[in-house]
Amino acid sequence: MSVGVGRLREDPDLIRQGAIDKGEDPSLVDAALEGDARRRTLQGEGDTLRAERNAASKSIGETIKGGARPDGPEVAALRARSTEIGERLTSIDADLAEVDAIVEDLLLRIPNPAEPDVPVGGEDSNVTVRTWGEQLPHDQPFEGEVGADAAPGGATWERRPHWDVADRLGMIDLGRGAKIAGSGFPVYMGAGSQLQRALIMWFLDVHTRENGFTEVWPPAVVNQASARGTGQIPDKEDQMYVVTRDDLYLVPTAEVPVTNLHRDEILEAADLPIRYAAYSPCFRREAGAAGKDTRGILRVHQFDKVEMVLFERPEASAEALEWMTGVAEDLLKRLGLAYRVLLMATREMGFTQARKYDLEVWAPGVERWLEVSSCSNFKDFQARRMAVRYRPEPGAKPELVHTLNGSGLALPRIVAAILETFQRPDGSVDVPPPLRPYMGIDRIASAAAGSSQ
RNA sequence: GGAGAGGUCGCCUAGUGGACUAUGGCGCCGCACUGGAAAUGCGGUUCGCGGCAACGCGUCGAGGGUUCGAAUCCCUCCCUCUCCGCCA
Repeated sequence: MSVGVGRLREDPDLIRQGAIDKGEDPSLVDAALEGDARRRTLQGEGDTLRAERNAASKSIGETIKGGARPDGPEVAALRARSTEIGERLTSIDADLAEVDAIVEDLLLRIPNPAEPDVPVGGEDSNVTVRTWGEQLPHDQPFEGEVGADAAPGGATWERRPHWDVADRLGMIDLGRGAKIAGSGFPVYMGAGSQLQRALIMWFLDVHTRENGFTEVWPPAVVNQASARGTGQIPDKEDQMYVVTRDDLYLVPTAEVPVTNLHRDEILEAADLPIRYAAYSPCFRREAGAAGKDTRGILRVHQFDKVEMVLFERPEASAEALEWMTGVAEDLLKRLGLAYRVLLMATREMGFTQARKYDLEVWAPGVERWLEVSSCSNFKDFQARRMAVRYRPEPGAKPELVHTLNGSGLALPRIVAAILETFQRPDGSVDVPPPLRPYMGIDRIASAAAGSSQ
């Protein structure tokens, strides 16, 4: 794998401005270019010396074959010449290795510039592209369904937050999760567990049956090369759990193993686009996130997600991002969850993305928008790191592919939105119609035995 | 985890220090022949870096080492296969 300096040399100003827009250090670009110039000089010198040494060594062989004594003066002179070149080469190679390592490190820290029409700025600069569905209020007129929690006087009822609903229905046990693993490792039980399973299966079935995705069930750990390939290293290294004993990383998203499927490969143009849909558990340390949006299952260390990963021809990637975002939106529509689509501003984007849409669902219990999907075009940024190329025509030179990925979808906040959107005054929760065949029930109405504390 | 056998260009394969400038076949691309095709023949066909180019350099799982010179010898690691052990 080689990160490559090509994108810098093509248009350094673009890369520099891209770094500034994302709040990163633009001087890395100049340092990398400077290092690269020195690297090329050294390589030129080294290559020339190597050519001389190759010729000298070859002539030794020919001289001996020609009848000269291997230990004679003629051969000794050639040998000395070759040795001398070798010594100079050793010195140059050492310098080259040093410069290479420096440039490589710099390149890994230069972010992918955003596309020109992406708004520059932070959270306030995000643009709401569209919204769908009704943004239900927290309070709602009581509709006459009488249950244990019926509002007095029948005036209004209040939607409970999802953690309350989940607890009452015995679906999620945070306390026992904390006991057996730690805070942020929820245990799903009874209908909660069934709902997880139903969501995962339905998502995968829609992707594979309706949208042409190939299903992938990847490893839950990856090696360092994979983590580097998709850009988690060095940018998000602190986010990942590390199995130090075996030098493995717990996957923060299926994006990492699935995108790396084609690392160091040359794909045929006829095989593109490649569309993968993969379920995986996702592990995130969320260091420093304590106290913010962490109530219930909104931010946890282990969650479940179905991820979409695309390999596209460069000219098709922009349209593919719109398509993939639409696929994720369609899932939300069919679940009946109100959502909005945001075009993320430069500083809200990750290190690796050129364009990113976030999908947020409305959670009426807590009256907040919750991010459930992030759909991004990486263009050739990941492909360059991973050396994923394709042949535009048979026999043509390989070119970098474009990679994209998007959640389709992440589970915890979908569960939260379902529990808050479809809860009823009597405390039960309607199962969204697409999930009913998978759950075998239309409504979640009571706690499973032994699940309350 | 232990013992053994392996890893060469998309696939198969030859290669045990200098003629390796890495064989040969399959596949693929081009050309010829054909009404068109098949068959056949001829040529091409790893990938990367540097260079306007000619060309040069690197690349035989990865990284070190020995040597004037390494696909070839040595060391470490990774992976695959077989047998044993363990095991959902």
